[in-house]
Amino acid sequence: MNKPTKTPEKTAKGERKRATSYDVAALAGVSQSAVSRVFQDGASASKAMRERVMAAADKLGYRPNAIARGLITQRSNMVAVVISKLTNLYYPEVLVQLTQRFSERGVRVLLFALERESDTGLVVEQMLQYRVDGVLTAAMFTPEELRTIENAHIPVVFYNRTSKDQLVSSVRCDQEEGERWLVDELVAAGHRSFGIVEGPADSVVSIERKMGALNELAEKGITDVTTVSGDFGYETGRRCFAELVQKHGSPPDAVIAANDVMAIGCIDEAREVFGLAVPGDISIVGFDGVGPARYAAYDVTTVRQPVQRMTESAASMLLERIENPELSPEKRAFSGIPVRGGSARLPAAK
Amino acid sequence: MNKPTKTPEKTAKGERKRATSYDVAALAGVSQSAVSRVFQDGASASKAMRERVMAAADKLGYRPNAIARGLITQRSNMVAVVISKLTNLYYPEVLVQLTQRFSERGVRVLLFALERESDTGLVVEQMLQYRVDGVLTAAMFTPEELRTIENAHIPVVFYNRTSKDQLVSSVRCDQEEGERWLVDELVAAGHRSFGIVEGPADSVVSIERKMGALNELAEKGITDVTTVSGDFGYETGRRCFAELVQKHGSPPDAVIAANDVMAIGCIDEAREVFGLAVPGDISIVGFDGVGPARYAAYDVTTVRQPVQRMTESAASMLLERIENPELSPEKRAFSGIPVRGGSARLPAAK
DNA sequence: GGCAGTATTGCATTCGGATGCAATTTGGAG
DNA sequence: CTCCAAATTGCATCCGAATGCAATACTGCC
Repeated sequence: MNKPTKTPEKTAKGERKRATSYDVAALAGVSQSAVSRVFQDGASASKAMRERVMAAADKLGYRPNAIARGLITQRSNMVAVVISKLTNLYYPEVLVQLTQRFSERGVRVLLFALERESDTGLVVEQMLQYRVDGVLTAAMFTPEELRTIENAHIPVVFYNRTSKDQLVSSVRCDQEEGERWLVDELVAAGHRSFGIVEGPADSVVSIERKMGALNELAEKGITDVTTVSGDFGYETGRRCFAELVQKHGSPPDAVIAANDVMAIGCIDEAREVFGLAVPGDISIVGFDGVGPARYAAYDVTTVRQPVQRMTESAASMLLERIENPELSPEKRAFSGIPVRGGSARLPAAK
Repeated sequence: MNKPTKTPEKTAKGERKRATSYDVAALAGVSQSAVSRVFQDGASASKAMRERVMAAADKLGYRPNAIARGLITQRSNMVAVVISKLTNLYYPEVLVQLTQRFSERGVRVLLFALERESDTGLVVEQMLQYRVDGVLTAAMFTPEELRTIENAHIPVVFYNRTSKDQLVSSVRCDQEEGERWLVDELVAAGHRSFGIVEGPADSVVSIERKMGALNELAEKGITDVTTVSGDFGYETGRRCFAELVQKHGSPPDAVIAANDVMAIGCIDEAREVFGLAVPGDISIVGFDGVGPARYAAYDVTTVRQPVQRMTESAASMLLERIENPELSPEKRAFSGIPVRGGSARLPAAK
């Protein structure tokens, strides 16, 4: 039996329990349902009721318990956002923007950060236990994990990755297209030998970028291509450049790094250790368009991801699918924005 | 009346509801409490029981509902992490590390991102509604907000900010100490006129850094100090440098920027626009020790925050207080790590 | 003033799992 | 083979808010 007439009880230690809707109801002399209704949007409650309840509520410092509400409504109003820890300066921005988009729409973000893109297992378990309403992920799930999530009828939106053989929604920047542009420009400016610095093997983004570049190079009939791999970080960018020169026998005409940070590493290594002028002796390009790429000392030629539009789009897509689960998957690809920086010799822009 | 004997029901559309502990119990032919116990750590259940339940559980794809559990245990196993959106490259790292620390200990992170450090109001309301077990914040709360949180008996740990007149726990890097070191070194190397580039007015960190520098300069008897203010971003770093030169009439001997990113902005502006050699003509220092500060083109003299230890410490501190609410507040201050980069003329290290 | 129609309000139940207590089983010692 | 303590298991109840339905209170209109 409930004891709704008791005022918020105090334990022996004098600390009071958080007020519940029953406490408020008792103080206001109304029913618990009335309190519940006052704290909802479209519920019917008279003005008088509203006032009495609100008065009692702030006297007690009452606020609805989102946990209890979630239990009965079957909606947690939380989405899982999954990121991986990359040394990538680009994700933080994405994360903050996403969180703000969701907040604006009354949805909370439960954050999961992976050490590597490949350890998704535990995370899936947790997401499901917390009954998140949706998942926005910047890491790839295995087909099995994906199936598990879908069995639970939780909509998923992939950020900057997608799956050709699976019906999933995704928002991405067209990595291949971006790389093709970079390659075209470099080739048009007369570069003939290329170095490619790829990212971690488990990064889908890195793979797409590499393939984009390689395919376009092949189509242009360029075969002098050397590849080395790093981890998206500055230090490996430097190491990779040295490795590249060694592997190729001499510095190539141009280096295509899988992201801006590694491109910056390459530029530093080229200048400091090899005494090369950038872009005089060698052209170096990146991808992402992160903050440091704009620093005057580097001014990296790159492809900028339209982060604002992408996050906006990803958040809406997920929220739409939460509202309407029948909605079929949709893949949106945004073109990157070419940035003709000073780190590469390019043909004059038309 | 419950209907524990029904198998997971299907709606007309054929989609099944998520399995509950009752479903599992029914399938395994045991009681719901038994299922509950099998999915707990220290609960007593025989081996036979465990097996039967587990078998039924995976057949149904059952996983405990953390929301329901939270309701009865009065523990959400979630903490709120509050960050503000600064153009500061340093926070992302902090965020990822914190999230990992908490995850390791079975605690989920509910993320709140503020547009500016000062709009904390809404966020407090949300945290309380979700009944988070603790709050870790890299933004300042008003005394009233703080009181609200404490009335709810939710432990709070401040990250890189604290309050002298309030009993709160905090983990911080000693900003003042760091600035004093920077000033001492610069003065020892003969710099006599200073420019200070501070951050946003609502950033506690910025204020502490500025005061640290000003106090030490005053103690050293240096009065030629010009101050301008930015927003922690690269662009304003550049603008601030120009402004500084204009305000001072000529470039000062040294510039102390409130963070590395602005220091980098200053370096670029000094070199590109004013044709100054860094550190030949002018010394420029920052704070934080973020990634780009290490880039060869800048090699910023700075004070690095021991992020790893700080996040580790902050997470433990909060978790301890969640376990044991009686624990009194504690303030931990970590010394920054001096980084003698090439962006400033310094006395030879002893 | 009376009545139909609408807006409020309360009642009782529900969401899914945890837990104190009592009943039952198991294990071990003698 | 007994008997007692310890380990298992089930029962009943609780956590806090939402909601369908029925009861009641207003509203406007004639």
